[in-house]
Amino acid sequence: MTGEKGVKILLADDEPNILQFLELGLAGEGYEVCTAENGAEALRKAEEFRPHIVILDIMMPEMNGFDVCRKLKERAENVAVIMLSAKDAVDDRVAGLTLGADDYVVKPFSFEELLARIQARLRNQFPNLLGGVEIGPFRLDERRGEILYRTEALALSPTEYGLLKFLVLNHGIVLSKTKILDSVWGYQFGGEENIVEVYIRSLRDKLGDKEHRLIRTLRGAGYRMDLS
Amino acid sequence: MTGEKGVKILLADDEPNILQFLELGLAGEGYEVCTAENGAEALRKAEEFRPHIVILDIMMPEMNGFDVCRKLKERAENVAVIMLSAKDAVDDRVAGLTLGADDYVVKPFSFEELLARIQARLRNQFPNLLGGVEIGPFRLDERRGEILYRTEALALSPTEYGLLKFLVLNHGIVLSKTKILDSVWGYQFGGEENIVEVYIRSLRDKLGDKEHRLIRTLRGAGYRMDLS
DNA sequence: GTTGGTGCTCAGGATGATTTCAGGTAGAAG
DNA sequence: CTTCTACCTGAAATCATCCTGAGCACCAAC
Repeated sequence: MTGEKGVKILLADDEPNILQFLELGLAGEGYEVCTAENGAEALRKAEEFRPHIVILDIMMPEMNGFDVCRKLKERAENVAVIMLSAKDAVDDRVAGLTLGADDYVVKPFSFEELLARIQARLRNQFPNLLGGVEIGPFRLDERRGEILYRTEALALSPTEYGLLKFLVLNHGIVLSKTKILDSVWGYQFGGEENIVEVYIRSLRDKLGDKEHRLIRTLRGAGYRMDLS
Repeated sequence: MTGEKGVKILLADDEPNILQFLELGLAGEGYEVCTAENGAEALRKAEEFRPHIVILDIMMPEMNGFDVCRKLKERAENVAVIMLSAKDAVDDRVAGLTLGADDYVVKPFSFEELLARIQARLRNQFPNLLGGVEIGPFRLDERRGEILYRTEALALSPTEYGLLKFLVLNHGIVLSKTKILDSVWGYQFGGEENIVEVYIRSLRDKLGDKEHRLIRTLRGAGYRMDLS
């Protein structure tokens, strides 16, 4: 599941098999999907569905993918178009047709590849639809593998990353060292609890939390992240 | 067939043989070609044809290639000029004449060489006319099987190509070595993960990414391609 | 055959992460 | 104030990961 809530994709292909396959796959990834079986229908549905991404087969009845693409682009709305071109089509013709699209995928393609292309398009044209959860002054971005603190990315080791993520997700809650060890290091960890103190210190350093106001020590009980 | 639809080339040469030879050749490559038999005609035709590339013989009646080039450049339109110079011309004179041109080819030349020069010009001055998809400073062209980095084509082995394509398409995302192996080498690959490190290194070399800022190492997590 | 390019492995060194430790500090209880 | 204890801290020691240069096997082109 890499798809994001709120991303709308319009699929247009005249082959019902492919259409259904892609629809199920993309919906399963969390995208909001709408389908059309020819170019004219695609245009009509795009009107009210307002998709972020349109995936167009080139060879379609009524209106081919290229014309649909051009019409979509004329509307000057921000929409990304990905073309599906058949491998056996004459090369130069396909080359001409795909001009104007934002990306194209040559059939046959793997579903993974289409997903990657969609992601790439989203990142280029709709960056705000992607990326992370905001919690107080933090932003957890699992996809990028980084945590921002006040818009700045923290340079964290894997353990630091895991610990900070755990603290932020459980902010306002007292977390005993035992609990932290179990959750971040795993219950099979054999070492001393002091390791938690060491890593808490490291985080406080990197967060500039000199007064221990962000990560509070509750003597005898554990630690608590306070996002005021 | 390497030419792209939509690229317009104006040919000017006073020798009908050469003119026809080049016209047929370039048209066969998919370019839109227009011809002129002297300098004045070339200028006139350029006016309405609006070529992307002008190929000028230097020695022509009415107006020589150098003057045509200067006039074309004065129009402040984006146009690439490639000069054709005769072999028997004195070298430094050729050098002087070709000043102002974007490139020149010495007669006799192979058609392949001219094609290569045209491609190079397109890459430099009209990158969007080339096929493929632009992602950050990269341009993926699957049809041609090449990846450009800042307008320059990279010389990549098949595996390097696959890896770079995967990284670029998934830029901004942490990619573990396992994930990379599965996607680029295939899940049935039996070897060591070190192979990923080796190929990452090779890519970093070819990209001039000495500081590892483009392809970032996230210790313990994987790699991430960072554009912008 | 020879050459050159590619894919992969290996071993060492470099770099960074993790853990331990020993001493210092500061709340809490009496 | 004293004492006890939990926590903090800096550095050292250990450990893991990653980088790198070299080398081998394979295949295709010449």
